Amino acid sequence: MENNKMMGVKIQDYASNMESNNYPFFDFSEDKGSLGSMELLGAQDYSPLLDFPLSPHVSGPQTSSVKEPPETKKECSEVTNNNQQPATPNSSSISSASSEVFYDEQNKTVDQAPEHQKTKEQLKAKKTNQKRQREPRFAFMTKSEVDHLEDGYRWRKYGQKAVKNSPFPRSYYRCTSVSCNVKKRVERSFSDPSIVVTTYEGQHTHPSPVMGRSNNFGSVIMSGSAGNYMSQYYRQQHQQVHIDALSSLGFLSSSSSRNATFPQETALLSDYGLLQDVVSSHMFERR
DNA sequence: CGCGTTTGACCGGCGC
DNA sequence: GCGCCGGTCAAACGCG
Repeated sequence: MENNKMMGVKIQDYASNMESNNYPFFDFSEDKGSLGSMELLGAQDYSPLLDFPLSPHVSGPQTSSVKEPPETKKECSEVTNNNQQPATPNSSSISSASSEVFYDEQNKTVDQAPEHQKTKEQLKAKKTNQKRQREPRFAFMTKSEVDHLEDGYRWRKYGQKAVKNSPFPRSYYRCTSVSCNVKKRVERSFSDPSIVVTTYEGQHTHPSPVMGRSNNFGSVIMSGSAGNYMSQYYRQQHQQVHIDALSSLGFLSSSSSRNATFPQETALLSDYGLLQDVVSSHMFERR
């Protein structure tokens, strides 16, 4: 793995970067015990991210026909071939690392009505009236044995599709909470099956049913999708690590041409809601 | 029985 | 217009 600077990737560049293993992510799977550090495994100096136009679909280079996924079932407890540790959907068993990679700053106009509460006709009518607006999306890569990472929310799977040029399927989940229209997609990296790419869309309108609102970082009402998920995720999976992760991000994006707006760790602890801004703006700042 | 998953069908967007 | 593709629906099914 090369050790270039880590930046974000445009979501449309993501797949192609994955093809060449040039995507940023952290790995602290070697440090499961302390959860105190993470290692940048690979990254590249990616193109600017601030105003990247997120394509409606995450699509990579289309060089071949779709291959049938060899393992398309039970991705919630799937064990990848390069790891023999037992994989369970529980957070305690997850050996993972993550760093968010892209965040859709566009398409801020969101459809607030819960998709799953609409009738077909309503959906149809809506779609005919205007182009479908997407929630802000936020994705990150996780080195994990399990596809569906425990993030404190309850999800219901509503679809699965084979991913073009990848043997691994993509799963579609919706938050089970009523009036919460958050969705997420989970797929495994084609080039590195140990990496799971999770893409969140929308914002939770409720606190985490699992986490509640109290943890080491105090009561949290998330604002902003990225912070919502990332904070939630890190608080649960690596309560200490997220600080290191952000520090690493600061280090990684320490290009001299950028504005240095990375806050102090102490600020992060109190200013929880800015995690997404911290990370996103920080990572996406360079252009 | 309730809830979540599976899976084929369907739909809309998009490129040719 | 047609076909491809990503995303979603919904009935059937599984499980606790």
